[in-house]
Amino acid sequence: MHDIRAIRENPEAFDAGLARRGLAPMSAEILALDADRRARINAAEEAKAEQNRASKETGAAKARGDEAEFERLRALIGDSKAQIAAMMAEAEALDRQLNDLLMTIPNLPLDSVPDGEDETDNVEIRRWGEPRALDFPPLEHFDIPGVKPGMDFATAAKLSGSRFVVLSGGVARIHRALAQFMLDMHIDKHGLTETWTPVLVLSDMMLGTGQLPKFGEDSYQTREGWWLIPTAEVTLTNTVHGDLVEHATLPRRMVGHSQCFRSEAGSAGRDTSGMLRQHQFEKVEMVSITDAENGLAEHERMTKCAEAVLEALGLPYRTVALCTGDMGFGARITHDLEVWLPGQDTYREISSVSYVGDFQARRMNARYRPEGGGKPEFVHTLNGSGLAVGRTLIAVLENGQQADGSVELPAVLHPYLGGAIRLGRDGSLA
RNA sequence: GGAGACGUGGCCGAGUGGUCGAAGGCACACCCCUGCUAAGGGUGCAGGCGGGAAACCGCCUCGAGGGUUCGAAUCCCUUCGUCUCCGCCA
Repeated sequence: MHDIRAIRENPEAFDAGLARRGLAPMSAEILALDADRRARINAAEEAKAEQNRASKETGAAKARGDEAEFERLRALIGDSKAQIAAMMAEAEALDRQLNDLLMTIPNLPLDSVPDGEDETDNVEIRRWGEPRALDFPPLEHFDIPGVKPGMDFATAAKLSGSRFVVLSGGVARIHRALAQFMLDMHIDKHGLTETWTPVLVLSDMMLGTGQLPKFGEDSYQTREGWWLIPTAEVTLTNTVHGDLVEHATLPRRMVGHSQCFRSEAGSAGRDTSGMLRQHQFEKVEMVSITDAENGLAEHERMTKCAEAVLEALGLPYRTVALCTGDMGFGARITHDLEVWLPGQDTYREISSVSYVGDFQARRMNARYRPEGGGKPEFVHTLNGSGLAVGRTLIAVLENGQQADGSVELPAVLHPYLGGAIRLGRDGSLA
């Protein structure tokens, strides 16, 4: 959420930021609403202050036994009560209206973010690794002979419909190994704190991280009102929801492995083959809570943490700076990692690392007391995949595929696979 | 699921109708003393919103929502959460 004071102080900058996102100016509408709101608050509060004074006098009259004066004041207050209540209600309604409007406006990009309309305007920052030269036509993951026995979309469709998968045997174990490997790496080498969270959350949490109120149709909600998290960003970030934390506890660096649930509304027909885009998938997610000063540096650090996983697995990738038109709702700057998928002969997103600034913190009311005391300030939040497990599985399978239909597996995974080094053509680990 | 207790400031914890936004302690900030792996003394210190150049003033907030009352942290109702006991259960 945006700071109304910042908009008031510099409406041009606000509108310019929106324009970079391809949005029409909004400051005039916002400031008009804000002015109206403040006028009403003022009027209501003055009336209320008057009533409070009268009430005190009433008490004083009662105390000294002046019944006539007591009754006179009592009647006076009684008369104005409904009117003041109405004024307060009006002021509150406008306050809510402004708040509701602000909740729907996306974060503004940093100056360093490249301008652009869609993913074609994203800017490659760096590239790591060389796609392996193959002397056979590479297959997509679901067509690799060694993968087929352990990746069953038909059975999943029977169980749950489209965009689900049943993994079994060697493939299932590689999938699990990947999640464990990523967690261990972030915990042991990157110093993140392992954090396990619920996958069902209250609406307030979805509002806090920005999935609501605008993107409710992208997620699932239970009859009881809980939401299934589309990413552990929601739970990890909201761990500080409503809190005033000690500055000494920052930065808080968390990593969690969770199921993620997405309705994929609006992506009908896209990536329908294979397990690239599922309603349910696993992700190892990183979240950092920092102070205002260290947020941007943390973004670099987090990006490197994600890159380190791909490098350890020997998967070629490129790091891309998302342009203004391709960034998510809450981000001020986002770096995507795209992994090489030989079966698709292209790089595909496998991680997205975003610096959110205080945008989510305002929604969550999450603050810290600055060093040396003083007024609380909003924390800054960051989130990044480290990595999407299902997509990493795809990448490992496609990049490791051999001419004979087996798959060579990255050395760092061997200890997690009981020493196995390949997925055989028959789908078993060996 | 049944019964009971509780939910107060960054934290702990008093407070049962007005002078309470709230004692005391801890933490924190500044100052003094002292001197070294520590202590003592003093002062300050809830948050949000609105007004004001500022000093400062006002409004709201004692889990949340509603009610009673001239007046509610305090009484009533609803609701959420936590804890304890019982039941059940991975």
